[in-house]
Amino acid sequence: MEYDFKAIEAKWRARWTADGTYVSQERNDKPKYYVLDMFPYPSGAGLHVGHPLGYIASDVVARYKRQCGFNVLHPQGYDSFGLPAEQYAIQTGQHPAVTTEQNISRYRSQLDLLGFSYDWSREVRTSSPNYYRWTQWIFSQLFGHGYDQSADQAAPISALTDRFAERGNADLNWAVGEETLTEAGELHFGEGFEGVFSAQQWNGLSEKGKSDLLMAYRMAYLADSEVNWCPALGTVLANDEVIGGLSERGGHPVVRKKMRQWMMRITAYADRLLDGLERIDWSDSIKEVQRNWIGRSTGAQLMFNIEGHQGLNIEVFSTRPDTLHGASFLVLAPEHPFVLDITTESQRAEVQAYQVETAARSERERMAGDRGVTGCFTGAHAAHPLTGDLMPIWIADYVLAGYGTGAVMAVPAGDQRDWEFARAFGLSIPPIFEGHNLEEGAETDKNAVLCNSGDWNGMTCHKALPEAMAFLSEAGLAKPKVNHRLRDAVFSRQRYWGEPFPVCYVDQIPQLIEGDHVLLPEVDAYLPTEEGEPPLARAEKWNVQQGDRMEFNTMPGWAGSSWYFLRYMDPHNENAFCSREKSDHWGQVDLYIGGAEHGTGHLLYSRFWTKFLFDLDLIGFDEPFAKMINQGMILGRSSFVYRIEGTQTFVTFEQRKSHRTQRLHVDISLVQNDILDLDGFRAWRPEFANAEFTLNEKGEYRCGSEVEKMSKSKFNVENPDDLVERYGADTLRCYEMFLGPLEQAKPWDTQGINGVHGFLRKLSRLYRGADGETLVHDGQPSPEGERALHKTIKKVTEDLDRLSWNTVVSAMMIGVNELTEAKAHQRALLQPLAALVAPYAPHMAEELWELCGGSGLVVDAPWPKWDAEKLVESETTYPVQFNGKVRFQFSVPSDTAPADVESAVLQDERTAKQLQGRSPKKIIVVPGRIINIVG
RNA sequence: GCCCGGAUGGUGGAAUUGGUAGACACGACGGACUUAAAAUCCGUUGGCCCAAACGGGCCGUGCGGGUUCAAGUCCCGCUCCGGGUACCA
Repeated sequence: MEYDFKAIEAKWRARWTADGTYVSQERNDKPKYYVLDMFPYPSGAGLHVGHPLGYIASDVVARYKRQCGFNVLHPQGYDSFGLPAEQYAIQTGQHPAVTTEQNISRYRSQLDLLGFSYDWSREVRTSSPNYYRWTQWIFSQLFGHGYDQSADQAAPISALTDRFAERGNADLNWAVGEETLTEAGELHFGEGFEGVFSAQQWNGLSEKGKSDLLMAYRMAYLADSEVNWCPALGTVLANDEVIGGLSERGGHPVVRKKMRQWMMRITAYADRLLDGLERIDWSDSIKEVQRNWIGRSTGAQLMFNIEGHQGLNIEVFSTRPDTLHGASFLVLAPEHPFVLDITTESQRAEVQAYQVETAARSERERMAGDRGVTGCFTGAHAAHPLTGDLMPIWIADYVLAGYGTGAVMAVPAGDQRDWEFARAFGLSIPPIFEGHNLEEGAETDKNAVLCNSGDWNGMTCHKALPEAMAFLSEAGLAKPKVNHRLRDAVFSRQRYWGEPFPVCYVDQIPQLIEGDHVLLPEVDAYLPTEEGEPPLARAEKWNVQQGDRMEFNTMPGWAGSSWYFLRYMDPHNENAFCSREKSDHWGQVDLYIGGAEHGTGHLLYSRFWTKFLFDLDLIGFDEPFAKMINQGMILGRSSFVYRIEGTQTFVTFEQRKSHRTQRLHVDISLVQNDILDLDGFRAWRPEFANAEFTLNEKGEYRCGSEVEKMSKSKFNVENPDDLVERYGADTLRCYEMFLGPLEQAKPWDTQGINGVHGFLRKLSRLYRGADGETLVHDGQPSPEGERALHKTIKKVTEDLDRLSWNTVVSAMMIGVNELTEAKAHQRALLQPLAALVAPYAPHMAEELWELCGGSGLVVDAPWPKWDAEKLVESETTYPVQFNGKVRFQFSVPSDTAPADVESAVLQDERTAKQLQGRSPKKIIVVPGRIINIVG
């Protein structure tokens, strides 16, 4: 066999393993390059062809950089804590660790088949005790720190307690929990303990009191807060795990519930997470997703006095104080604490009914339901801060309690929701924009010109906004305010298969367990206890430590994945999560490749933890991933058969419309080039055993097809193992890269794989004849052969540098076609060629390298360089355009000066023919490119 | 609604700074080899038109305008598709 890929691939994989080829070490004689894949969750289904796409791309880069002389770090591991293994455990009693182990070995064997250059000696698993002890350690650091906003970095809680003991909390500027702030922004730490407290007060607090107070400052803290509770999963979920009111995993309904949970104060980092985006090379769409998720908006906090309620003021957040003259009413969230205080007797019943109604509507119903405008008048009025006019105060569920102050000033002329609300309830809509028709809706363009707005009349909103801000601040009517949509993240899960917290409770006070490593205990069942405690409460002996109750919650899936890229740098360190020496050596991830679905989860949390560890001076960089590429999803191509209704007769695709047919998915393994294997189909399922077929003119049964998501139920899953078996790993690697731009979603179509396989065979035939005889010789290469090689080196190198994986394959194909044409069997050409194809087809490249007598392994072969002189052609052929249309080709010696090209082309008889006697008005010669004659 | 992408032959896609649109493949069609099939090799393949042929012309990158010697690429205005997100004040 001329290209025995099975033998070749097995041979070189064994060699790489035996030699430890891909084990990487810190070294200072070469620049480093860290290329990382998002590590997989090892699911029971194994890999389909979509999974390796990103892995192949990163492997190509890892190999390319290595040949270019970089010291490459290219590790892989498993995100092995998580829900599916636990759900499976609940159903079968199988310990999640066992399932996980099985899934990991399946993944590993599938990955190994593809010839990746991973350094497996650095493998990490988030569920391994050697790994999660450091996840726990980072948690304890988060617990032990808060955020000093003056220094704009994390600072130890001990600094805070020292300060409290000396001078209380005067002039303190630390990030503090929202639940600690009153409506007016005052601190409130419990009964009789508000605002500024003295050292004496602090020192007089009980241990429990101190612990509770400090929770308001810790980066990891316990709080009673509204959380997303998923009854079906029996656990809380973070905001990013809830999509449209349903759980991301499983699609179960999620409700709001008040619970005491561990939280992460990611909000302290909101601005730095936003600013950091400017310094990283990520796609605009992911950056935009993060910006929106953080949702920074700047505006003003305005105060409205409530008529007849001395000293009771409603704070309102507005990004548009320039439209203040148009404010005609206030709207509070139904849950706003003042609602019942201000509601008049006559409105009380109606208001309470509305509150009940709102509370009963789940988030999901609100989302799915009608967008009808609802609301209710409280009977109270507030005074307009500029005019003193009375403005009615309403409540409505379009105002959210959790954002801003939970109250808005309605400017119906300038906000569409306010406009609709005013329309629905007949409230006044003061006109404040010149030339705007209020019948049509609100004016939201900031270029609109204001009227009826006092000093701001005639200004555009753009101009009036800063004026309004300055005026209102000066007058003491408003203060500048920045709001974020970002909320602190829930960090507790009521599940078994996760990191246990290194925390126990002593007299209700949470204490870190230091010294002992808290291991995940064995339990008799993976369900909550009868008292509703999480599964860990079942672990007798474990559930009480040091005489006190353990924390029964576990950490969420994103805990382990927030820092795994650091552990690869120093995977076996027993004294630290990663030594500073190692993290300084490897630094940021230079290239991160993975799906775009983690925009608001993993990618935000790992940035947060990185910044935190940077603040603690434990690592030297505060963004984890310098450059990221998000690969697109590979879609499946489903095949269909058409059954005449009520029969077992199947008609071919061409005739499907001449009968009443049902379209049924058919397993794509039974279909080759849209033609169905009839016997295979009959044998596929018992109900098709007696199937009859109506064939087309060629006597074939043609199937229909459609591109859709790959899934088992659609029988369109392409398994990489089968393709490796049929074509070899090198073919699969090249083909996945050849499909199209990495970032684009694209359909999987196995038909094209033949072409790529053919390319590799053709490549092989340059080196070895049909009978296996070596064709490589030491003759002098022809100029054509040299030009073909150097052209290919140039194109491949440039395309790899701009990460254009797909065009590299085309370039290699063109190169091989041209070299074949030039009968290029000279060692001087074929040896660099083997080095050139090595990143894409590493197994074959080793074989060909060896055949050429290359020294060592091709993995370490220096990247070939192109020689510009070899590319120079003696003649340049210009396309000659007349008025922009190409009319003929014109060749001149390549060193002809543009002016000489011009005069030469004008003397050409074809030019005269085109001009038909006219004289050219203008001639443009773009050297080496094109000639355009205007005339 | 808002934000981010995208639209190029029968299909996947290429065209990197405005410079020959359709590279490279797939598929299809025709041919060679073969008892046959597979494999391999050769040729044709955006549409329309003129020509017996050699050749030649016109149109063409979602739609409509514009800038330019020259536009898939830049500008203005739309349409459709994909993804994200949502009563965020």
